[in-house]
Amino acid sequence: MISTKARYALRVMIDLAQHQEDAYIPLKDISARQEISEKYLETILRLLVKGKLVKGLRGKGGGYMLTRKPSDYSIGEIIELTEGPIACVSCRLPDAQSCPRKEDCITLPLWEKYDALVHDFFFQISLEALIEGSF
Amino acid sequence: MISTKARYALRVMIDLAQHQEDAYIPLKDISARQEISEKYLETILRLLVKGKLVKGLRGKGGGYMLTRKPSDYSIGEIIELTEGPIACVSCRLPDAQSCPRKEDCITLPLWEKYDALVHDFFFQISLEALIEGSF
DNA sequence: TATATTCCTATTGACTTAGTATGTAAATAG
DNA sequence: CTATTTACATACTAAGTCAATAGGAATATA
Repeated sequence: MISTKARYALRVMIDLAQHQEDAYIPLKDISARQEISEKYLETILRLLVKGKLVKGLRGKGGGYMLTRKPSDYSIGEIIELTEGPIACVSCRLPDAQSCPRKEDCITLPLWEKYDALVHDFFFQISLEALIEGSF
Repeated sequence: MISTKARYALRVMIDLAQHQEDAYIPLKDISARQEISEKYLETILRLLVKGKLVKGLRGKGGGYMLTRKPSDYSIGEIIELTEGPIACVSCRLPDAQSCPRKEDCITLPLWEKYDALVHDFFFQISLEALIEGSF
């Protein structure tokens, strides 16, 4: 399941995209609009800043701002940044140890195909498309 | 992520399909072939029996047996039986309370489309197809 | 009656998740 | 240069989930 953190992150990105101007947008505003606690949003925005999806500025007049155009973000990267790599089974995670059954595992091709499907779905949709509803 | 329980359940179903004869197959055999502890397999097989995907017989000569032909099982029903309904976000679970943001939630269509994709994928593949590799 | 087998209830330990508390650093305004 | 506003950082907690085990009861066959 997509975690709350990733879902909130998406809403934050949408919020920032929809209030894009020259000014930085303070966390307080996002929190008020999205009805998510400031404290929890902080942890999410820290991830987004660390991953360079948004930039933050401190002090008066500070806040957050997108680093790219909404059309240049994929939904997939936002999800992966906040909750780690998308993989349907543990043996397909990047850091998984090689499975001894790998060679004749009947289910492996199923998981591979599923992962590809999911990956394609999320990485082919842009933040802009999500907002426009054109996907 | 697909849980271990569901993955094991799939392997059990495959094992039963591959050793289909007139006789019941004891858990011990499945455990040995699949290298999964008997105790843990018990809990999984109990679910499968409860869901009528397999039938069990106690006592000497007992064991487990499929109730249908492998072509009459979908992968989706095996997964859903063992780990509950497939839904990518909590607000789309069958017993979820109606979300107040539902009407103008920009992300909802995304989750709906994703759920449909995943559902179709798993429910359109049969156990037989999985074993044959024809999916 | 002895044995093999499934069925049932409860429990454990490790891990993850959502969310909070408390404090530090930096930018601007006056 | 001081106060205020804001982001940044670390640590913690409580609840829940997951994988796995323990110990026994029921049932079928020989």
